[in-house]
Amino acid sequence: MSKPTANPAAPSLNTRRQALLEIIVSDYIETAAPVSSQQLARRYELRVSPATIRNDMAELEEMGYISRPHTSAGGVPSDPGYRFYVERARQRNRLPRHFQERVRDAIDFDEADPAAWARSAARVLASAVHNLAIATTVKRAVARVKQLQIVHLHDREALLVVVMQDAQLRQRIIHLDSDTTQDELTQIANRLNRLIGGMSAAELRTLWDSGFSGGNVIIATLMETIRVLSDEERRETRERYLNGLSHMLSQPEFQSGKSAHDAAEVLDDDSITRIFDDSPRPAEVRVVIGQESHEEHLRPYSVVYATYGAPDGATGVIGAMGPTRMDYARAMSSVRYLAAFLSELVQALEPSQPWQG
Amino acid sequence: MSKPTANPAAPSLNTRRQALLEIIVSDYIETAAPVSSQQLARRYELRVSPATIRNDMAELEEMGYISRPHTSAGGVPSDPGYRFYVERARQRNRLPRHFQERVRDAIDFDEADPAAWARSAARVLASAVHNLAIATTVKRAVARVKQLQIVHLHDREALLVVVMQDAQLRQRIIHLDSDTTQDELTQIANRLNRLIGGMSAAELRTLWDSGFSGGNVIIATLMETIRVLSDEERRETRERYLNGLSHMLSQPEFQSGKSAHDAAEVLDDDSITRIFDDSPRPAEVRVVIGQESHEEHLRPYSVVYATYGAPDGATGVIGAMGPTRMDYARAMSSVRYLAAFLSELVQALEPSQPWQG
DNA sequence: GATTAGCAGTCGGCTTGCTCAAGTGCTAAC
DNA sequence: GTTAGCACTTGAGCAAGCCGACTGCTAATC
Repeated sequence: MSKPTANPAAPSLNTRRQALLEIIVSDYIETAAPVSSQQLARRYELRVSPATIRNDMAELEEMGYISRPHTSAGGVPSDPGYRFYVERARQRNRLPRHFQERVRDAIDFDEADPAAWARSAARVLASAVHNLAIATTVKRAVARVKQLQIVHLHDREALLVVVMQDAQLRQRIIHLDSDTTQDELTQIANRLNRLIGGMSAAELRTLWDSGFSGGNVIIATLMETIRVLSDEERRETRERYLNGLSHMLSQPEFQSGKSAHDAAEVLDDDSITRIFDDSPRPAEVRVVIGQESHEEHLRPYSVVYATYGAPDGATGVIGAMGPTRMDYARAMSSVRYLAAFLSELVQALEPSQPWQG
Repeated sequence: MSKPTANPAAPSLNTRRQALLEIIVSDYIETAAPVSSQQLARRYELRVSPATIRNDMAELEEMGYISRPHTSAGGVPSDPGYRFYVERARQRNRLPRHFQERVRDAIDFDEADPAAWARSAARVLASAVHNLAIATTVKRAVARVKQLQIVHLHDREALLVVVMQDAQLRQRIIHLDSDTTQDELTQIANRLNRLIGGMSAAELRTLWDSGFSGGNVIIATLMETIRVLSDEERRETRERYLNGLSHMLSQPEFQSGKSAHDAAEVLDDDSITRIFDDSPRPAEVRVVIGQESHEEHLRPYSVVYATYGAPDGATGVIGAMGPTRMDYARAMSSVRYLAAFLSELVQALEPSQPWQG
């Protein structure tokens, strides 16, 4: 091929065929019907006849970008075709109308509740992309204790509340070995606060191994519990919030063929969360298209997602899921915007230094 | 009718027809296929011929307990038929095998996190009834503050954490009007703790109206924020956890006819939570069958639910949702057991007296 | 060599007509 | 009140046939 092609994903496509492929994908995304050469010639100013388009489409099929439901049918993008489209659309910004206002209306910073933010973000995203949206709460690679509090419940039970550096709360019941008053518990908490503030689970373990508790049973119990609570490795995955399943199910693929049951299984199963675990670096919007996914259950779908949060700090993931025929341009823009928006909120909760008393 | 009938819901049914109706409903629940007179005669020891059964079924249809999909088809229970069955089945205990062990394995008291309990409970219930399960967190009619904590974040922002009497946590960012150290914040928190511990939102308002803050801006801000956080009226409804949508969608009604999209709409919409708002008194298992529901979207489904929690204390709701042809006996038993189990956990978090320092 | 017109051929979707099995309603007998 | 027997209804399943949409191919044209 004499002309060098801009996109490495489409090494041997001349410019016209690249343009054609893009049109085919975007038309199919819009109409959900196999696109035929005649329609293409009619609806777009291609300056070539349907016959030429047919020749080009034969070539695109040969190269795996599109496929046909049956011999005498129009073209339908295959996963590589969508991939081509996605890489081309990365630069473009296609935020839905009034999306920014809707985001600002839905998400309230002062709530100070990352879970509530995630919930609202999922709702806004779902209605923007007309598909399922998922947002997780934030979680940091290395969690540090900020402050702890012990609340006496009754008899020999107390509630340990640990505030982590990213303003996350964790709690657990502790059983006391002797009757202890709230005042005593408060004193213990104050002492421990001075000592372990800013520590990670690993550092707590080191302290623990140095025989620090000195035989005091309550302190020993507390230390162990705090260590467990702050140990990210042991914690279950981030909490996830879903919204917009009905939007997704109203997509035409679910009227004919695609099984809603399989989609529901993706939710009951934890496929999406596992996809999210391999989170991209901030500001990157990742797109997993159909068969590209490592998750069996997710193969019939595409996921567009991004990490939000503070660099080297607490991060969460927000994304949209739908049939492979989804509006990638819109989804990528919306996810990018929301991730940036949530990042701002989360960063405002971060301490300005690693630790400050 | 000479013989008085036990059940007021079936005033003019003789004993044999009551028994027949019960068999029809339970057979249909099991097989999901219209039940015919022959099959009834064959599979159950009825000691009457199919012709007699047909006559009885004609009567049952006349009275609205069953209906027929078409002229020459077997009988299908209608909502009043299910209602009859449910009232008869109330007494019976039909816990799924090993259900109690599964519950105990799934729900960890020491987690001390009512949200985690609700999540696990929903999962267990869903797999037991093969349908969708919903559990909400607890919420009390009158919330009382137990203890508060103020954590300095950075510059002029701090995180206010309020522990409520039922061990629920609430949080909000507060903006300080001047640079304040963590020590100062801790002192303020300690002072306020002594003062407002055990107070409800209403009592806080009274205190506030008495001009208590004395012009101190931080205290004024805190008081107002605490009041908002503890005011149940303003809080959004209980948080809900769902599980088992795929179980529900694998029920035969969704293979043919029933729309998965409508079911998903029930989730995105908040119909179930609204049903739950009218919660039964503890220990009562409520069953809403199809058209009985006030919620438009819920009409094609049935919901079995119960309140759990402490009497006059924090309460939540747990329930199962499925097509009207659901295994009511099993669902009622499972819900009853889970509600009792969760109640124990929640009550263990309750203070033994209205307030204890 | 690329593009185009024309045309035969293919295929899915839809309708029609048919049969079959299941199950009822009715009537008359017990 | 119960039962046997029989005519009748209905949906499901299947095959045939038609229609429209669209392609692939060939030969002519730019």
